[in-house]
Amino acid sequence: MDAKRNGSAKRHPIQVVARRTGLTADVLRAWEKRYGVVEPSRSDGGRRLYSDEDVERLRLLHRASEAGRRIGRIAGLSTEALRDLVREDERQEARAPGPGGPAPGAGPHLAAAWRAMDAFDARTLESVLLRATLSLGAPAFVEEVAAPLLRRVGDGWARGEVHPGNEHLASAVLRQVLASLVTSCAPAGGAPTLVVATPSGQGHEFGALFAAAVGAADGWRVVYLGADLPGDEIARTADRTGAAAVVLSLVHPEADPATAAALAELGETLDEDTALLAGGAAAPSYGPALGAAGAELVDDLQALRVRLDRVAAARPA
Amino acid sequence: MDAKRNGSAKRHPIQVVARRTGLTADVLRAWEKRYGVVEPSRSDGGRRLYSDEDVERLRLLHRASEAGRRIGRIAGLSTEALRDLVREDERQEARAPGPGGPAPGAGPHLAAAWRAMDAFDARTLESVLLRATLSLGAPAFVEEVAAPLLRRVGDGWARGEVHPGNEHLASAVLRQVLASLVTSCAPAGGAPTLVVATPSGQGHEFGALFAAAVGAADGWRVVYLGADLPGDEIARTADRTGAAAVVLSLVHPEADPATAAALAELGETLDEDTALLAGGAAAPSYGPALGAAGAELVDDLQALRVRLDRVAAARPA
DNA sequence: CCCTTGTTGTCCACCGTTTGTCCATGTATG
DNA sequence: CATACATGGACAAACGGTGGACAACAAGGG
Repeated sequence: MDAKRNGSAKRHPIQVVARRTGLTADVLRAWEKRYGVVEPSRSDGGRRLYSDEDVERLRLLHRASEAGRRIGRIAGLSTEALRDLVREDERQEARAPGPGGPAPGAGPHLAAAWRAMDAFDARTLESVLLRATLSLGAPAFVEEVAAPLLRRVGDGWARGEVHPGNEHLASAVLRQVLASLVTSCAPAGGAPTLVVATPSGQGHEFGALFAAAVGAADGWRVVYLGADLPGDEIARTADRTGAAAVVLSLVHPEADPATAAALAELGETLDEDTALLAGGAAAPSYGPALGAAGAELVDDLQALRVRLDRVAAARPA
Repeated sequence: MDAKRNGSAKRHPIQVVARRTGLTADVLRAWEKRYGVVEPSRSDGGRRLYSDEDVERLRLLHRASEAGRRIGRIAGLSTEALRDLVREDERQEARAPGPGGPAPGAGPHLAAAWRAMDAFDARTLESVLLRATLSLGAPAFVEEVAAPLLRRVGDGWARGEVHPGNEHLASAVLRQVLASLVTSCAPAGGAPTLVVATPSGQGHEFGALFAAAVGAADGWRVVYLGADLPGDEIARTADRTGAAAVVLSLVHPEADPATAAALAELGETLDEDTALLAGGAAAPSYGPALGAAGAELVDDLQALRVRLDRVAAARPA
């Protein structure tokens, strides 16, 4: 255990620290000046540079302050003591009745869906999923209900706990709900177009459906092509629809030659103005092919939304 | 626009790189000159030709810079280090606003709705609102879009900035969207029933609609009665539907005798097992009448949800 | 209970540095 | 010739640092 790290100790500018801690840059400076809460080093032009430890400490201070502690009283505490304090405070708060209750709560929806699936009750499952979309919104539904449900189905199936029948039922209903999400979203006039597909060799469709649902909720006109499409077909569709972006989902076969070929083809035929984004568990295994095609890797749906937002903002009208 | 991606010759002109990275050609040159961020090879005539690796590196630099890093400080990092840095920044940042919360952002929806209202475009307004519900979920939609929209309409109308026609348009469309939210929520079997209404003398309907939408999204079977109902009528409906809770919205006339009478009547005729909740701007002015009727005051929709949740949890099945 | 006092988040003005953008000019490309 | 690009320089906007003011609020004293 070394108290100090070598030159690789990360030093963050104030803006990054502000975003990571949720504090304002103003507050960061005020706390430092008034209570000496941290002592960031300075660089060249006298700008603050915070270490990871500083960020951790500031985060704790923020949480403690939000729990009602006065910053002047806790500023002198050691980081260890702070950690204990925050833990204690949050335990108390969880126990309290909590008028400021959080309560977004995807848990009940997931549990209900799970029960309906076990009971082989397609109608109830569909109604549960529909209510979940209404309650949480499409993006949260996808991330907090659809994806976990699918994962649990997969795990259960691998372990023999879920019968193929149940698995098919859940898949079919989920697919239908996601598709209805995509189509029921009336596209606003002048909305940019997004083409979603899975290239040849990639049979798993759900990643693409997730992306399509999220894109539709964020205001895109979504053209959903489904799974296992040759590259030039995707490119042609993008061309004809004037798509601003193409999203590919790569999940199951890693480093598959057919998929790589489709990617190459897509890269050659796709218009250069069209942004090309790729995600999914298998996406990293196609790194070089994606790079050559001019595609950008997105780690998860959240990152996809950010990227799409930027693409939409970049186009004039 | 006919230019296609050239996968075989791996060198891209500056304009293509600009599009793919989201950076300006000017910025590309500036970064190269000032910080030596990449070293593209040159064509015979001296034009820059970037490789795929250059594009990748520039993308990472762009993302890091958008995360709050100063370009001058990260320009010297290796591409590997950059990748780590970007990944960490984006992960940490997503955590900042809330525990797992992806920072939805109702602003754009509100702005779009405002524009559609100004333009007198009912169709667009409806589509905007529907997309907002899909994107945010019903509860967040009500609190972050519907309520602010209504408030701004009211303010603008009072100040003469909004014409009565626009105001009516917005009200009608919003009412319709909220009503469709309530009805389109398929009630699960065994879901508890919630009766929502406005007692006699209370003409403002939107508070009740908000409550109905939120209740429906949270899994209640909602019976929406609308505005201006005598107390015994509300009680009778609750009785016949076996309602577990009744929600009243009191907004406009404060301390109105007719309303007070309706509340007294309701208190006398309503089953004791049925929870009675009341909210709205005018609710405090009916404090004594509500107390006598056995009603509980809820300050806002969030409090209403918490309270309803408790009622639902209290009943066996 | 009210009133005074200390605390704390926010905002402002002023200044130097960093950084994005723009312009003028010249040159290659088609 | 029109377009796209390179180069160098200029410039403005954004950002960060400092010091200080201010309003909202909580705490403590009478």
